[in-house]
Amino acid sequence: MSKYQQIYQVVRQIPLGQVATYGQIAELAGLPRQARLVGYALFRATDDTLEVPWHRVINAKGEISMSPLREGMDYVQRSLLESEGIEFDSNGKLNLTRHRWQPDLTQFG
DNA sequence: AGACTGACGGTCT
DNA sequence: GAGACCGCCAGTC
Repeated sequence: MSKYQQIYQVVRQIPLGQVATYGQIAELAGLPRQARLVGYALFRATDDTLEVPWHRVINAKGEISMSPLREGMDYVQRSLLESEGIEFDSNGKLNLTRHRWQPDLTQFG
């Protein structure tokens, strides 16, 4: 299985109403310190042939990673999270301590 | 085959 | 707090 597949597999397990950071996904996927790969993988996952809740992955600052190359999908991401009950402050950040996914580590290595 | 490119994050200055 | 450095995948041309 490719590294991207490992990443998608972890992202698929993030529950509704919770979020994970790129670094957190990388670590759970067995790719420590390679948060960037998660970003690469998700960039290619948005055209959804896969059932991956890509909107539940945000950066370590608790913000949505913005880019014009996402063609508005970053704003869609915020809407999706809000529709799951997550609130953003005036700086565009959400409360990570409150919403961060805490996975059952026994199912990962 | 090789160059280019894109949702990051920890560490150090 | 902000900016620089660096790790190093996979699709496209």
